[in-house]
Amino acid sequence: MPKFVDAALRRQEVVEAVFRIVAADGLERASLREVADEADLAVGSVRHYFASSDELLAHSFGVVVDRIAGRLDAAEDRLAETAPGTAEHRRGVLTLLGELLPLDEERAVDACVWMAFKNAARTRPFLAAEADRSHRTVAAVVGRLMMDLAGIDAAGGTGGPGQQRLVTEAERLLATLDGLTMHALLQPEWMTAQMCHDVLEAHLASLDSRAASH
Amino acid sequence: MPKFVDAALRRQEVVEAVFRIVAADGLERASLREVADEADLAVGSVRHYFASSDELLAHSFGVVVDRIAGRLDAAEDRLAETAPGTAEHRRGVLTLLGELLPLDEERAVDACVWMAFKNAARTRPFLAAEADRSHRTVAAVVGRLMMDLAGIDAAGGTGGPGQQRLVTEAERLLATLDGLTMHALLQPEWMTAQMCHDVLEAHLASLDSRAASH
DNA sequence: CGGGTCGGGGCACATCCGTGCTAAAAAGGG
DNA sequence: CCCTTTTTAGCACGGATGTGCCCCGACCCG
Repeated sequence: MPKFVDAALRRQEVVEAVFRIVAADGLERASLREVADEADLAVGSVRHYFASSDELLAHSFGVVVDRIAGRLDAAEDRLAETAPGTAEHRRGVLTLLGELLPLDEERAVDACVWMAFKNAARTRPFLAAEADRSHRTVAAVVGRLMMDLAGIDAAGGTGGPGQQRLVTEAERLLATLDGLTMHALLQPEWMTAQMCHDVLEAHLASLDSRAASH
Repeated sequence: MPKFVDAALRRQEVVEAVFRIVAADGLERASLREVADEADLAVGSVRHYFASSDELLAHSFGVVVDRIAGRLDAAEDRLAETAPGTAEHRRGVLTLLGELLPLDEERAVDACVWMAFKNAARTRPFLAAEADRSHRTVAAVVGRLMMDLAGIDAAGGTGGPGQQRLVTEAERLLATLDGLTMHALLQPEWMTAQMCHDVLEAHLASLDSRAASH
């Protein structure tokens, strides 16, 4: 039997090289040669772990989705341990949604890579499956959060129209988050971390006051 | 004297070829050869009107920004002729903001090309100037609209904190719009034109109720 | 202590890209 | 009619990319 290395670990190293390149210079520089250089490997070696360029990119997309989903799940678990309506709960909601925003270096890289892949998926069919999974995952988290928040002021399931309103509000929150992420990445001079926080708080406050007046 | 053609018109034809390619297959297919083919020209001919590939792309970016800005200005003018608070005014606001969303074929192409260039500007310095102009233009329109809406319920300038709140709300509206556009382009199955409309109406309603309760 | 298998590297080819440069065609004024 | 200037077209070169294919060193098991 020959020499054995941890294939999963090597793949992860290559994927992280992809992340660094995409975050710094975009997907168009994530070629096999550039990735191999960044990972201190030869092109042939990278191709030993990923059959093709497409598989490397698709797998990288999957990893970043899993990373974000993992952070969201952890924040969701912590949120579930707080009592609704308390200041702690409100802070938990901010933390949960903040996991999607580029508020520190790690989340900035993730958000950047995530955005790049989501946009590329529009024109590259081999990324479409991961893009769908990504969207479904995040939409589910936001949907659960909206139901949670709605449960505070109007416990007991409201009928069809109320359900429709909830879906609309979930999509609105999702759109605001993605737009915020986009602005923070593309116009960092205008959209600072502080502004992200302010906008997010304003949105949550708006949800509260609207629900109260209804 | 030699043969004369309308250079501006030829340039416009080439730019529209760029739009078709970017909308269909993204910026990565907008090479000189592909654009020349799409415009039924030779590469050398395209290069006669645009000194380089960079200039072609930067100019195309500028054209799409101008087109969107023109539609916004027109909608803003029409809005100014309506009385604040009326249903007509509210419809005008929806129309104005709707100019940014991919609600029909023309706006979908514009939004798509616009997004593609904005994202590319993050890593391609020669697009940065247009991206800045684009952002400033749209932010100014949304800012004026927010001041207009704020003037309805709280006429007379409020001081510093009120100004700060207004900026935050403007950024929030802007983020929601861009996120909506993004979702409509990337996940058209979930984010339909109807859903765009519902979310936009919900956001405006939220602005009203929040302002009223303040 | 050999041999077979895997990790890792690299060559070569076809393809695409932007661009410098050259050349033909077109057309209106002298 | 011809000449000048614009328009249009095309060639060729250097560079980058994905991929098929081959090679060699390293290692562990029999």
